[in-house]
Amino acid sequence: MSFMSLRHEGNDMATRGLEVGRALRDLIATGAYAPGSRLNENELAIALKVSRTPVRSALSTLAAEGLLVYRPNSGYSVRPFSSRDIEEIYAVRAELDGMAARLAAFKGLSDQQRGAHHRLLQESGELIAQDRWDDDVCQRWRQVNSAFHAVIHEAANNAYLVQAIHQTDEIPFFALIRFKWYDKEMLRRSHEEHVEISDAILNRQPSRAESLESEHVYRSGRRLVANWRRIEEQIRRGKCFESAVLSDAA
Amino acid sequence: MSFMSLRHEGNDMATRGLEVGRALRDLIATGAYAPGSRLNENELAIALKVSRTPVRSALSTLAAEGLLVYRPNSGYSVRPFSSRDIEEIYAVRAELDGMAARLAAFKGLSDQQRGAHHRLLQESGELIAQDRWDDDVCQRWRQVNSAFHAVIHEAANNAYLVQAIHQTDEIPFFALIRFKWYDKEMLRRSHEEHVEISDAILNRQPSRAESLESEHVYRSGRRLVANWRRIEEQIRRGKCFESAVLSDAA
DNA sequence: GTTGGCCTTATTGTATCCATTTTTCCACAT
DNA sequence: ATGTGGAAAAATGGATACAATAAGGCCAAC
Repeated sequence: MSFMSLRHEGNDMATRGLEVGRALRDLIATGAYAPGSRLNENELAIALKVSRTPVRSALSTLAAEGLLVYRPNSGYSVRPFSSRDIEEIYAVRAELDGMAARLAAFKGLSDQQRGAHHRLLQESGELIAQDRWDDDVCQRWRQVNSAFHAVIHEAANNAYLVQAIHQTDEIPFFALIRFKWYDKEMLRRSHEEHVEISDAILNRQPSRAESLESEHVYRSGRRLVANWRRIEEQIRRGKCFESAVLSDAA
Repeated sequence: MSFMSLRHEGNDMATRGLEVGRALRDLIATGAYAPGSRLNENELAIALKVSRTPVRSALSTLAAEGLLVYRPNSGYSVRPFSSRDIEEIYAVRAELDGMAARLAAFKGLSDQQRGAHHRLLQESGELIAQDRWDDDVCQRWRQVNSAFHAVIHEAANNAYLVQAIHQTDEIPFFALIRFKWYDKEMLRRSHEEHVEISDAILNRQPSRAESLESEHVYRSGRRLVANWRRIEEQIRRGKCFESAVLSDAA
């Protein structure tokens, strides 16, 4: 039987369910499925070389996380989102990240966190200093940016705050991944804001850290919303989702 | 075949999965399973008169929501939580509810919302005015309290804010449900705080509404944490979870 | 008497099967 | 030509069968 051989083909992992979940999340995040499109369980099962059971399990998890929407007897589809969604998300994020910065400044950073903090700030500075501006640099910047904020979240030392932040992180990431680059000016300002935030946290100024971080997130949100509105406009003019995104990003 | 008869026994609902999810949530919320206890899929399937498939689906959803924890090859168990968890949750809630109150005061209430607002405040006042203090009154107060805050959340008009609040609402509810009563003084103060908050929102004072609401939630959290610490202390002295809770609540 | 290892048992994880529902598409009538 | 009805196809929802892993108990050896 062919299906037996599949199970022993690549690995000997105990449970493939989690693996499938990650794979699905990647598929969606990287844009293999456009927002609103329906996910065929059979198709996914075949693509991932497992049966429908673990696929369905993963789908229900992703739906609970808000990445997918579920309609009884109609299955799962990628959650569509509008610039309105992004606006609302960033309003919440500004509050939550502000809180994280406040707590981080109040509680102080561990030596390890301070080390990571400095390293990331320096790398970020190097990235915007150089003239190259290709996909690699762009992706690297995204990583550094995420890591910078992650240190603050961690330093806030509140698991539920982190959870709430992660919850609201999926969709913006989802939207950002479709832009191939950022403009340099935007990143330079972002870096400067990071430096200021860092200063406030390291000098233990909670309320200054909070307002700076909050403003920083809010501004990022404004930029993303503006870009996304342009994409929506193109879609309204008849372009399909993918081509609208690509033409704006390329 | 007996299993066939079961499926046609009670209802003709299209999908039982959602139904099962709600039933499970109720079972956990009402304390049929203590925190930390493992959930046997077979047992649940038999109790709910369905096969393991919808049960597993519901379990994975509840796990994604944070009500259960999942360990590969060990299944699902009710998420244990400590007074530390409650502290962290209420810190986040103070921020989120404060934000909701700020937005509600900024955007203003619709006529319908204003009506519900007044009605709930009045009912809350009547509840604390009377001398009866049994389970019914207590449960009614919980409902009124929830509804009062729900109006504010709704008025904030931000779906992701509401989502984040709901996320952090499960565990406190979970903890509160185990107390059979509140002391009267605590509720009287709570009601007075509600009146003040209401005043700030209706008079369109965003920052006052925010700080009042934030303080209100923070105080509620302190009270719940204090009570929960007493329960933890009893458990540490050897009592099992249930008896510790009951002795404190009765 | 205690401890370590093995074997049985119970429970989870995955695959497949069947019923029900939705969707699609084509024929037919207006 | 277009809209509607209905039948066929496909996809989801749920049940069961089987495999794999973990848990617990029992026996033996020290």
